[in-house]
Amino acid sequence: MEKAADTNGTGPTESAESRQYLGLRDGIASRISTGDLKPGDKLPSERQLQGEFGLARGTIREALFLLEAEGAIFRRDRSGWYVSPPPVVYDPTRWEGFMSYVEAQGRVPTTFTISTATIPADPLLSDIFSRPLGAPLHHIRRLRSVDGRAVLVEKLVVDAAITPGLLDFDLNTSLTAILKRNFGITVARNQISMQPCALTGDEAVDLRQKSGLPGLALQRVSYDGHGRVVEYDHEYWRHDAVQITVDLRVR
Amino acid sequence: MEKAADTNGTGPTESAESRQYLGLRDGIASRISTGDLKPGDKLPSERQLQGEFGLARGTIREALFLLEAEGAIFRRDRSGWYVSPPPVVYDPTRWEGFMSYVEAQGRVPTTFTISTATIPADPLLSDIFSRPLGAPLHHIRRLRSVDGRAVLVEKLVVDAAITPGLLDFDLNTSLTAILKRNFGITVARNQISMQPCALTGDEAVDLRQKSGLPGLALQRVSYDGHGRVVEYDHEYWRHDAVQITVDLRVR
DNA sequence: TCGCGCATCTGGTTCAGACCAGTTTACCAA
DNA sequence: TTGGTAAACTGGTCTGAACCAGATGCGCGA
Repeated sequence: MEKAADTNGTGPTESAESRQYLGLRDGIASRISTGDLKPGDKLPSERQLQGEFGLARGTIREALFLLEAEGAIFRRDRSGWYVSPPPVVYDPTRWEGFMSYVEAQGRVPTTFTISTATIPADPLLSDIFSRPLGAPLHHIRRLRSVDGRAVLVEKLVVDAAITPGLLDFDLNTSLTAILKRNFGITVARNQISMQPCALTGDEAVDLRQKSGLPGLALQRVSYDGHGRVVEYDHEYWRHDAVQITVDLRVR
Repeated sequence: MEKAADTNGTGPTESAESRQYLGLRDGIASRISTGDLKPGDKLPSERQLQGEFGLARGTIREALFLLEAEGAIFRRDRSGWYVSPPPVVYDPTRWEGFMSYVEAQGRVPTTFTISTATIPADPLLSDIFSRPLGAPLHHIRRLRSVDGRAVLVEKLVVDAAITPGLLDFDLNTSLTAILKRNFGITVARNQISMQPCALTGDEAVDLRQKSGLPGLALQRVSYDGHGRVVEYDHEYWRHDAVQITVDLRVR
């Protein structure tokens, strides 16, 4: 148990880690960077690592949590730890829809509609859409995956008055396309807000994440050419699944 | 130690938490939302909470980590846990500089210049700036705080050829203003990229965070009216300190 | 009054063991 | 071959104990 008895001779720049979990983190990270472990590969189980490195399971998990926070690995509940695939690049200004930009990056996108409903506008939504209280709004909840891995949950709200029968369409495809093709609605401006967050409750459940893991929350209000709100969108991304890139003019 | 023996009569929607740390999380969260604990207040120490709730310290810490991930509380190393102040709203398209937009939100911004240097361009920077390998570039590392709390570390790179003597100015003020006033340089376009990340190494040290805590990494390439790169910027934000908001036209 | 130093407090790290609850696998029966 | 079930496996939760190191505060000495 002689913790500090590792008479290390390694220099200060090398992995003479004072904390054991940092050393283990570096060990696994290098195995990933050398290609010894490839995206999608399963790591040895925590108990195997325990025997391999002679550390307590808590210390092993500390290292795994760190790698997870860095986006290097992810977990599937009670199945194991896996090496993360590279993130998807997402440019909110070039919004051609999830399906097309994921495909453009050589990945396989999937959409699953969790639920749909038409609900009277509450005060908040009434305000956002500039519609009377109780006006009908379509609510859509979808789960989107890349290469079979759930990466984001989105909650969409669309004004039912200008999109009658929207919920009868196949919502597992691009909503942008449906709005354009069937209702002649085009988005001209977006108001986007985002924050790093913790994924909890329903979002964590749908993404099959343990509650509390980091994520990225993004809200978008989409306007058409007349300045009318056509869509209000909440997205919850796995933190390791996305890289946001924006090209913009300064005002 | 009868774990599940908490003969709770609370309904399923209430805090009949199956996991103890979730119950504790809710307890502290509600103390914050009711105003019992206000931004800046110090929480009881982990060992005090231990006695108060009769849980192991590890379980207490699990709850604190969750609240931290949610941005509700933060820690000052070996000092204690504190209630987080509200985040700063940051619009990269309305870039008048850190100082002015933080002030506009009624907060007190501070800047501390950690280091400056003029360094020959490496291949990466040479490419970004379209300047020959080895061309002199000013490097500036600054720590920026809101209400006395460090919220971001930035690493700036500026082309030394068009900003001679830049490092002699007081860099604890707005760099945007210095570039404009003294060198006639204005930013016309930004290329911004950002990802949720884990704060590690120097960034964690400067922000007085434990390595591995979540953050937001943001890279910006700024162009002037002629499409010339004038500034390359890396920012590392505390995840709970910032809310990014962007208003943009779709292309 | 000022400043240094030590005792104390606080979070940081690590250990070892235990049981729980989904996942996965292997095997047996139909 | 197929279907189902039980065993084994894996991460999730929790306990309790110990020691480390930086932060803080109090008191003593100059």
